[in-house]
Amino acid sequence: PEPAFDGAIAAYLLNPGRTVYRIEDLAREFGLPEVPEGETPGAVAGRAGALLALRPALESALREAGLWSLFAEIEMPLVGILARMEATGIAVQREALEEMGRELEERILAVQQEIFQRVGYTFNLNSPKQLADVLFGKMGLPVIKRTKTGPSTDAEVLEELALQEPLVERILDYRTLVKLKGTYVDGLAPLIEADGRIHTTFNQTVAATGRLSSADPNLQNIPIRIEEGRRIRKVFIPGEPGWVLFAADYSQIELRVVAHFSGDEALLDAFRQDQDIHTRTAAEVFGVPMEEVTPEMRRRAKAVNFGLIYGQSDYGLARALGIGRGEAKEFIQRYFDRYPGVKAYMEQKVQEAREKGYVTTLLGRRRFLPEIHARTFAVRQNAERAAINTPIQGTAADLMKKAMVAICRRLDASGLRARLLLQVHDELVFEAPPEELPALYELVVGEMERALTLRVPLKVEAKVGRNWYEMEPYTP
DNA sequence: TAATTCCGA
DNA sequence: TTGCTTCGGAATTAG
Ligand SMILES: [Mg+2]
Repeated sequence: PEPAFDGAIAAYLLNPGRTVYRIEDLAREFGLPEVPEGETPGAVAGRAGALLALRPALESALREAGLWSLFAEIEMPLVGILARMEATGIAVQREALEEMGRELEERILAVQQEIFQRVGYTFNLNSPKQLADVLFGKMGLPVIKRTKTGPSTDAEVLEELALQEPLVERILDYRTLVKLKGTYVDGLAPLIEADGRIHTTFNQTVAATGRLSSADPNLQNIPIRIEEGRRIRKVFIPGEPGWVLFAADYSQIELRVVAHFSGDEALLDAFRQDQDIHTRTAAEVFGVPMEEVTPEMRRRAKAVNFGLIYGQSDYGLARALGIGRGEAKEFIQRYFDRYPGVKAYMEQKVQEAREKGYVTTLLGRRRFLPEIHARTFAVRQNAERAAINTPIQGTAADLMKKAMVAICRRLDASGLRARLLLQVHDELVFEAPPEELPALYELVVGEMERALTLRVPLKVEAKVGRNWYEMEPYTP
């Protein structure tokens, strides 16, 4: 059952940066008579009536802003899809999760012991302030950077300190273990419902760029980069005997969007040839054939590629790569020499934000950036980066949402039993009977790759596994 | 509630 | 001159 009109979704599209969605506030904004607050029957009925009155106002505003088709053809159909994903949930092996919790607890106690022993007394290791007192007071280590309130003890700082004080390595271990246990074991366990599954909430009106977000629990930030954390994924399993998990994710979606928007010849060429984009960038920037690109050259090129998506400055790149500002400036210079279309794109987006007050995505989603005119340098720069990043991140969101609607429509009509469980920005996760995999692959990968036609091909990679940890590449 | 820290795309 | 990478959610401390 698909709702036809959701006032919150409409208000979100008209201004995705808004934080208030109360009918009282919307009514005021759209010039309706004052609406009662409170929970008396009269007040509740008054708000229901106001919502009805808001509908034509919101619809007109959407049409005038060119947002109607995005609303009616993507966001509204998505409401029901997300509702079903939430209701379906994802199965979790409670026993395995609890076992991981016990192991982590043991290791945490051991590491904590070791740290207290070396320091000579106990303290609250979870308190950055107390930790700072130990590191920079008692142990006399150098302060690397400061927060608003005192010396920073974040991972970047600790990694530097670890070079001269081995104990700091244990503190980093402690942080990792506590994070895993607290957020991903103790955090998830109580959210397993009676059906053995975890049912997240997908927010459709939170992210200013058009992305979804996931909360209670957030299933879009389950660890993957570090092996220890990645093991958490073992507890996420198919919910039916013999079934498997199937995942499909866009490859380099944001850089492909940059290629499309900028029309930059070198970037277009790289994706049309399906080259490794970071290796190609390294070859361009360092002036060597792709075969001669070293891992270090590729690493730097990758940092430049990601930095560009975020509108990073030479200052920021220098810091990210641990090189001098001059050298970073040279990198960026050489990058823009090789990708002049990209530079033009970035300048154009900032200019557009200044002139119109907002930037847009491929499907017309808009984000207002009033701070583009701020007098304060840092505030204005932040808005300029958002002007560069939002069309990129938001267009990727457009693509994924459009694909989800198409996929679910076809899946419903297909008679397949496979179920969509999660969306993780550029990835969709399903559970399915293994015999459906060939059909599911064609359906999902096909719809994702053809969601929109860009000036470069869209590439989707599929994986299958008996849990979310053991995902292996899949081709039918 | 603010601040710090850290997990993901 | 300035400042230093986007978008999120969650746990914890401290007031
Ligand atoms: Mg990917």
